[in-house]
Amino acid sequence: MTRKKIRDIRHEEFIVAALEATHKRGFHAVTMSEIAAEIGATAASINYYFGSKDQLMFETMRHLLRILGATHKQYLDVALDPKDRLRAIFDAHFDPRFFTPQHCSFWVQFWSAAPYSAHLERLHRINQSRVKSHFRAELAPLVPAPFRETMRRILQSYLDGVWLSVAQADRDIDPRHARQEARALIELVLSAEFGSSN
Amino acid sequence: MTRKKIRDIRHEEFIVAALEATHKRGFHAVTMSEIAAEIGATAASINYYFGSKDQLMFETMRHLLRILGATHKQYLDVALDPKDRLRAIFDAHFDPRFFTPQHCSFWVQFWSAAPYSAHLERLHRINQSRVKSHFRAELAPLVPAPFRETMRRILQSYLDGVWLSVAQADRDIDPRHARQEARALIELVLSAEFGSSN
DNA sequence: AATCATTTTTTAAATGATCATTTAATTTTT
DNA sequence: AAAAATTAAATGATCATTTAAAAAATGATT
Repeated sequence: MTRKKIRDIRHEEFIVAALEATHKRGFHAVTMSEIAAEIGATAASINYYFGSKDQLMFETMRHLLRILGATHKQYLDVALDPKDRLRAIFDAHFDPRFFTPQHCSFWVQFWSAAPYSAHLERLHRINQSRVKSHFRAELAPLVPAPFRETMRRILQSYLDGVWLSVAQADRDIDPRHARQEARALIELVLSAEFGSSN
Repeated sequence: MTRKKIRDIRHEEFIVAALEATHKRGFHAVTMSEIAAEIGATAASINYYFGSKDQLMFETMRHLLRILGATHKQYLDVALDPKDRLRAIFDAHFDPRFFTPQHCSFWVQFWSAAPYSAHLERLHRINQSRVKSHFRAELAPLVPAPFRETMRRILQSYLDGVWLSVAQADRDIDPRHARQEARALIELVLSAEFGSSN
């Protein structure tokens, strides 16, 4: 029934291995052998399945983007009102699956490597504009147009900044706490008096 | 009078060259030759003056930390009240000298490389706790203790997130605009009703 | 000013290490 | 037996760093 082809199994295994090895050694420093060793394989087999190291890193990043998008959808599906929908963006980013030093550090290294690789940059742009347009859509019913972009940038920069700090943490960080703080910021943003400019 | 020793001149030149070449090619990808070529010199001379590539990168980062600290002090000196002092942190980080893709991308790459180098990590920790304690000190007269750490983390994450976005911008970004938005966020944070929990 | 020895600065070329990738052969699965 | 998966070893390229020599600056002595 659910018989998976070896090809698919290896794909998954190597992506997990890439995440783990990259977190240990760093995006650029990590070698093919180190990644392969994570699952008791050989550098050559990575090329057999992925063609190159760059391609493996690319696929790994794409995998993270996919599950982030899927997680976001799950939270959106149970959102009851506009505020819930706005929270869903943070809830997805702060899901226990992502909110680990391992994932966040891969993400930060991706951010820093993206400008120097056409492939990675494309992925990055796609994700950035996806998140941007979600923020815009969810803020639309909550914040008057003249203030919306400022509030969006505040929220989005905050979001990135939190991941950055998790990437540099040595200990695991509590996702619930991160969500609480995100909610505090959302309340702040929505309670702003938009009547007069500051 | 102001006769500088060649050693000091080269130090400065190579640090500027490292910033420029790193921005062009990336922290890890950039080679000694590329850095040296920025000022028409040779890779070997970098080792003559700095000892190694790592050391050059370290010194370059230390240089950025120094001028950031000095700039912050300048703004503090003209601050009139607690709110001004809080703004000074953002004004320093958003000073035209730092608020360029070139500088911010070097920072982001430093952030992402720090966990994998004992030297860089030490620098990074020193700076992080410097900024953290400044935020704490400036928030003390403005925000009641129970909310202070949350507000600090919000502001600090925002700060990092903004630099991250500048690092990825292709065009230059207006520092005045960044300061305006930072002020909007500060107003938001200070206008929060701390009487009851949200 | 001019010479020359000494020190400082710079470089070209050599060295050596590290890796991603390729190849050709072997093992495992179908 | 054929195809797929895996590997050990070879290849080739890239670099940081070292070395030894050359070039430039310095400064003391005529």
